[in-house]
Formats: sequence, structure tokens, C-alpha cells
Amino acid sequence: MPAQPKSVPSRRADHVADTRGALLGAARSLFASRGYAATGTEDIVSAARVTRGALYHHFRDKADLFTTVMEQCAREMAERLIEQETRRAEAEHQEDTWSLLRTGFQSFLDACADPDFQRIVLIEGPAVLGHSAWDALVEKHGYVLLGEVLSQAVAEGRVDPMPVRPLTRMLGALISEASLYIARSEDQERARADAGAVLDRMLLGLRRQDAG
Amino acid sequence: MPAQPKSVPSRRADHVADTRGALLGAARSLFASRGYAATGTEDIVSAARVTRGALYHHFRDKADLFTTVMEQCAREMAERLIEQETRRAEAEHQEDTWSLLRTGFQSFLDACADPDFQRIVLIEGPAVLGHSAWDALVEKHGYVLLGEVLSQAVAEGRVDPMPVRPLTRMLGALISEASLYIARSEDQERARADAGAVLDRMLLGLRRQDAG
DNA sequence: CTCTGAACATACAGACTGTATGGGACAGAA
DNA sequence: TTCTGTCCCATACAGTCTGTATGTTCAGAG
Repeated sequence: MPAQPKSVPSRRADHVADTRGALLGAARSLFASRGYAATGTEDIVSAARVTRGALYHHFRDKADLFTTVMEQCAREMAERLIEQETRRAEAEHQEDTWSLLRTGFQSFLDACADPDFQRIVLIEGPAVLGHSAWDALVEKHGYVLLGEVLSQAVAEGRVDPMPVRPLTRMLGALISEASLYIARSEDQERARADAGAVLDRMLLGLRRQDAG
Repeated sequence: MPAQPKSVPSRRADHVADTRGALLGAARSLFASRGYAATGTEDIVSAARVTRGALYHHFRDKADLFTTVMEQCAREMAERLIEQETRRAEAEHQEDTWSLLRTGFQSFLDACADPDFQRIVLIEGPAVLGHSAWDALVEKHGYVLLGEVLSQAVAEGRVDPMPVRPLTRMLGALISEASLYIARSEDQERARADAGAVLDRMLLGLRRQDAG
């Protein structure tokens, strides 16, 4: 009878996972700082202290590695937002639903300030994967939450009925551009306040118009 | 005394301009259809019926060629919009200024439907040039008109006072994403109507609030 | 006519990606 | 224990692409 049940991974499996994780970490750091094209596979494997053989064993090619890294970034962002959103929902469940939606978008904007996310997902992603594949990934991870929030807001009558799919994309693009604008501004504080104000005003346009 | 004044270009100069134009045209077509990375310099020069020597004579490197192509696309778009805008301004100068602004943005959205513009300027541009250089180019050609219209709208009190720079960027991103959404939709007609409606509502949020 | 420089074409060197090959470690069968 | 197959990874190699260096042609100045 073995000392450990079958479900416990072997030490060898740990090493494999460590190698793969090191590759992902190195790739993520380099893609975020230098971009996809300017990062050679040799740079990645030397940073991960392995050889290119390990890379091409774990990933089909360089684009596959990038896809995995981007998916990781997107998933982390989605989890962060969901956890943050549920915490707010239970904390301030008595507050006005409209101001809840407003503050939700503001914190969404703050979350997008992550440099890795900006560079890998927002900048490099569309050009490396092509816009259709990029869109599928973002749809899978990011837009589920945003689309859910929006359709719920429509269902509750907080915003006027309108097609949710284009609304989701356009609000996502709006927040993305706002975060990039803030990131490359001199005065971050001021840029954050300005972009937040503009975003808030645009959101206002979606609000239910008829006071009936 | 020469039969032609000095200002008349020689036939050789015509050939030079033709070569450069052929390179730009081939590069534009290929960059738009296959993207920057998937287009080799050999593809470009064979389509232009010259050799790589001509390319590297006229342009510093491949990125320089791309920059010139993108600048051409952006300039054409800006000229198209300006010409279109001035025509509308003189034709309907008696109409409501707010609805003028609204229809202006809708026709801006329609202009962005150009596939070359979408792929080269909106998709490939940021990743190839880097977001800062890309932003400088778009600032130079595209955002002058948009920013002008917006600051004028603020000055005339049609929209509430708010920082114009972030507003310009975010509206530009909004329209860009809307045009891309339309382009990759199954039902173009419906997508156009939906995106236009959402854009119109967001614009509504910027409108002057106090009825004083 | 000679000479210079622009406008290309050609040839070459370097870098990078992807693949084919080889070896070492580990698990399971005999 | 020994043998064997498979997984994991390192190394070597081939193909492609970019950028540069060199060569060639030709228009125009002196």
C-alpha cells in the first residue's frame, strides 16, 4: 500500500509544473516589458534557466506561449474583478443601485491600471492573435462579467433597453482606452480624475430616460 | 534655354515617385490583408515589381515603411472627414446644433468602416509602433478634427465643460471599437444600427445637464 | 567628355523560429 | 533487479527573414 494516495502528484510532476511555470513567468515579464516581437525565445528560456527545448515541449510555438500568458492575465483580471464586485455587492447592498453601477465601473477602471494587463492583453493581444481570436479570449474571460452586469442593469430598468453585446464591447473599449490614457499621462492623479469623470458622464447617457 | 522651366520635374523624377508609390501601394495592400508580421519585404517588392534594394533605398527599414503607410491612411481619413464635415456644416447650417453633432459622429462611424484603415491604423498600428508613437501619429492627423469639434461644442455650451483631451481619446476609442464590432458581425446592418444607437446614447450623457 | 551622386540590384551576414535528434530519468513489467 | 517504453528536456540543424555592404546604371553638372 503506497504511503500517498494516487491523487498526490509526484516530485517529478512538481518539477514539470515548475518548469512550465518558470517559462510562463519569464514570458509574461518579457512580453510585458519589451513586447512580443522584440522578445526572442532565447531571452525567455535564459530568464527561465532552461533551454528552447523545454519551451517547444510545453508549447506548440511562440504564439501559443503568448496565448497562454494572455489568457492567464485575462483570467486573473476577471477573478480580481469578480471577487471585488461580490465583496462590494454584499457590503453595500442597501445603497442606490445606480451609484453601485457607477462605482463598479470606476473600480473596473482602476483594476485596468495593471501594466502587464495593459501591454499584453490590450496592446499586443489584438495584433499577435488577430482580432477575432483575441475577441474570443476576451469574450471568454473578461466580457462575461461586464455583460452580466449590464444585462442585469437593463433587466432591473436602471439603464434603458439596448443591445447588450455592442454595449459591452464599447464600454470595454472605453475603459481600456481610459486606462491607457491614464498610464501614459504625466499627472496620473489628474488624468485618473478626468478620465473617471468622462466615463461617468458617458455612463449617464445610458440611464433610464423616462421618469415614469 | 531649356524648353521647360526648372520647376517641371524630369521624367526620371517621375520614375522615382512611381517606384516609391508602387512600394507604398503594395505595402498598404499586403499590410491590410495579411498584417505586418506576416508580410515579408520580399512579398512587398515582388508585388511592386522592384527589388529589396529599392525598398531600403526609399525607407529606413520595414517599420519606417509601415509608418509611412499608416500615416497615409490616417491622413486620407482625416481629409475625408474634414471635407465631409465642412460640406454638412454649410448645407445644414440652420439645423439644431446638437443634432448636427450627433449626425457628425454617426458619419464618423461610417467613415471608419474602411478595412484598410481598420487593420492598419487601428489593429496593427499600436503593436508595431508602440502605443506612444502611435498616439502621436493619431494625435497629429486624426484627433485634431475630433478635438476641435469637441472643444467647440464645449465652448458653445452644447456639452458640459469637461477635459477635452481624455474626452477626445475616449470618444475616438469608442468609435474605433464600434466600427470593428460592425466589421466582424454577421448582420452588418443590424450591428450598424445597434452600435450607432449605443454611441448616440453615450453621447447623450455629455450633453449639457442643467436646463438653465 | 568626365565626374559625381542618386537610384536602384545583388550578394552576404546575422538573428530568429521551428524541427529533428539524442540522452537521461522514472515507472512498470518480467 | 533488469529491461523497456515514455516523458521531459537539451542540442544540433535547416529554413526564413531582415538589414547592410557592395556593385551597376544613368542623369546632370562642370
